[in-house]
Amino acid sequence: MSAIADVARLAGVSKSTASRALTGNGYVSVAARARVEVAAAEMGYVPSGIASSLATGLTRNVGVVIPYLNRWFFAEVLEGIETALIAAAYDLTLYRLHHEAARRQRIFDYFLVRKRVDAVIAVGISLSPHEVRALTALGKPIVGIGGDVPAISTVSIDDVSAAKFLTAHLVSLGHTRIVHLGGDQLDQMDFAVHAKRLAGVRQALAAAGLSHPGDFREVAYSIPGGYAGALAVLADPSSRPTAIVAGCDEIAIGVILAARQLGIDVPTQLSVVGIDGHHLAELFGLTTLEQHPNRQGERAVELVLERLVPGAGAIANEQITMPVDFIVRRTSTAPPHME
Amino acid sequence: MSAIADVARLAGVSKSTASRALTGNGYVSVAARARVEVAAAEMGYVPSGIASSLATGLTRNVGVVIPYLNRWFFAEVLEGIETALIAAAYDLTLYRLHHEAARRQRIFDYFLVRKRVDAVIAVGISLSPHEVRALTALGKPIVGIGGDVPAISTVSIDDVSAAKFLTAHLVSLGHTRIVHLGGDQLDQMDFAVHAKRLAGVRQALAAAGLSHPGDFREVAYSIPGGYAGALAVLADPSSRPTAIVAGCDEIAIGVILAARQLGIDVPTQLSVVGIDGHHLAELFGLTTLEQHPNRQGERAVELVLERLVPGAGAIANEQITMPVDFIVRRTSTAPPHME
DNA sequence: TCGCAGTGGGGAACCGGTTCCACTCCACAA
DNA sequence: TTGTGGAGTGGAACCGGTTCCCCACTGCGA
Repeated sequence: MSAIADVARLAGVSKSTASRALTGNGYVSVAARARVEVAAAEMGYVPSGIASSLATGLTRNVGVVIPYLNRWFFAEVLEGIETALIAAAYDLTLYRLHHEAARRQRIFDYFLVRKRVDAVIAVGISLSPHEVRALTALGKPIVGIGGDVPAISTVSIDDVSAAKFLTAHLVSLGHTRIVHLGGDQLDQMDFAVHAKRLAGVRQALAAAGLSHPGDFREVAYSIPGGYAGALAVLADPSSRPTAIVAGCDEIAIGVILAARQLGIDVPTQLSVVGIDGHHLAELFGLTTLEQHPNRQGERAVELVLERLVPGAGAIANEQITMPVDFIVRRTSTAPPHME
Repeated sequence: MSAIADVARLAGVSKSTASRALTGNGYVSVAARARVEVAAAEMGYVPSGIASSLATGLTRNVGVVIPYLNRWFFAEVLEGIETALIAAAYDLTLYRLHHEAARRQRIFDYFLVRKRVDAVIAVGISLSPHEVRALTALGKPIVGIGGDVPAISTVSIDDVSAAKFLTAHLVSLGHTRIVHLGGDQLDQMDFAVHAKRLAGVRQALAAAGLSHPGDFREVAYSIPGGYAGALAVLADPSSRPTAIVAGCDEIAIGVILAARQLGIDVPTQLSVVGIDGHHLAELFGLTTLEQHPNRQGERAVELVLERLVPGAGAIANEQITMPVDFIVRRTSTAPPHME
């Protein structure tokens, strides 16, 4: 209700001086500033963000486009983004991207364009060239998380290397029959992460001369997905692998549960490694590569904010690769002796 | 860049007519409307939500205050809220409430008040009277999810009845030594949900004449929490309960894992029931009470939107109790015969 | 023929801030 | 003494829509 004009009147100054006193821009005498501050406090004055946005063209609001809220990686990333934005006094407007093309289109054409956000962070989404153009045409910073796209700035881990490293770890332990349980190769979410991880596994296998058919099985990216996939892969004792590289920790946990179910001991009869650093990894003693999604979210916010500081013209796009931590626990060891 | 004034010029009408044509308010001839629409399409005109908000006083934006993003219940609720808001063409601004008092205060005093939102949905938060006053003073609808607070509208399940029902289920199967593994009784998050569930368990035990010391153990609200708690509770075979009522499905799953670890068969030696309807419940064959958090989120949005329609003056607060579904799976059965 | 209601549309005020511009002091240097 | 420049301030324009108010025109009933 009470506008800055009321504050100005109470303080006995003009609107302009009141604004300058409260924002800190421009010259104001200490006396005038004090009077304005007292008046504002007295009236419980709260500036209208909307009006301020209209006048300055800055919304102090960042749009986050994300496909899932209830998956570990995405929830962690979102938490990191939120923490970093709040610390910088920015709001976060959430847009969940649906698979359905029409609703997806709507997010881009309707919501994001309406000048309600200063920048956009896209999490785990392969943006189409059309979508990238639509966003860059707005002149707003846009940062992707989960993969690298040349046209925009991105934050991600090196998925190929990660999978390669884990596979090499198993190879170095002596495993020769290694199977990868990973996600849908055609999934357009996720910057083709699934395909990259498979490629990493295959590179490591090829380097060790261990390439073989049946080195990959597609499963749902979840504990039940890993469970179901492992039941199938481990069913036949004669052809059973001695180690499994899971596409993510949840798949790995599903594998461990399935192995228990089948009476296969982990790790003496089966080694399992994952990628993520999921909260449950420790409980299951899972060897994994931690990727700290919340740090990725925070880093993405840094990139955005750098590009939002007034003076700094256009900053070139950056493709940032985040470090990972290899945590060896109890699920990976040497394979059993040949029977 | 292109404002409505440009559209009006191109269409050869005044700003007012262009606005009327595009918003549908007021009289516009079909010819004028058509010309405006063509001009807008041609210029790729997108209205500035900010300017529109300033003029109308409506932001088409709802603030959601939530303490966790990476917990199942909260992620599900958020997904339901998001879906319902997008469908109604509303934006969703996310505020994560930190435990830390200062940051919590900041959310309320700084972010929520700045006229950026039309309404607030608070998920799993016991609002202090001061906070409720601060919000209602804004004259904005405010709806809580996860508990009932007389001063505001709320959506929740009946936690006391839920816990009572599950306990009675175990009693009816013949169990006499039942233990509840639940959350921190003093947790101010969550509308004292933990305390309500314990109360429900105790009511059922008392009704069956089965009250006994050691009927409750506090654990972290997670799979590792349930695991650790169960290891302790199940350690001594002589005093071991025959059934456990878990405060949530994740605790229940932790209990199942701990039982397996200890060589205790579920359900022949130990029955376990949960509350939630977690994604993993099916994989573990868990008997549970599904509470459909996404529906709670959607319902909360309905309450908010009802209170936001222009004509409808003040609508009285409502305390809505959502139905739950009892799903009997494989983890609950009769207790073993006395040895 | 006059009056009135209903359409249609333009001008201007308005939402609540920010900022440009012009102007006044006043100190200090030339 | 005049000039210069920076501090400090108020008035007014502006951001980009929406909406109030008023006027014009048409058609219809009295």
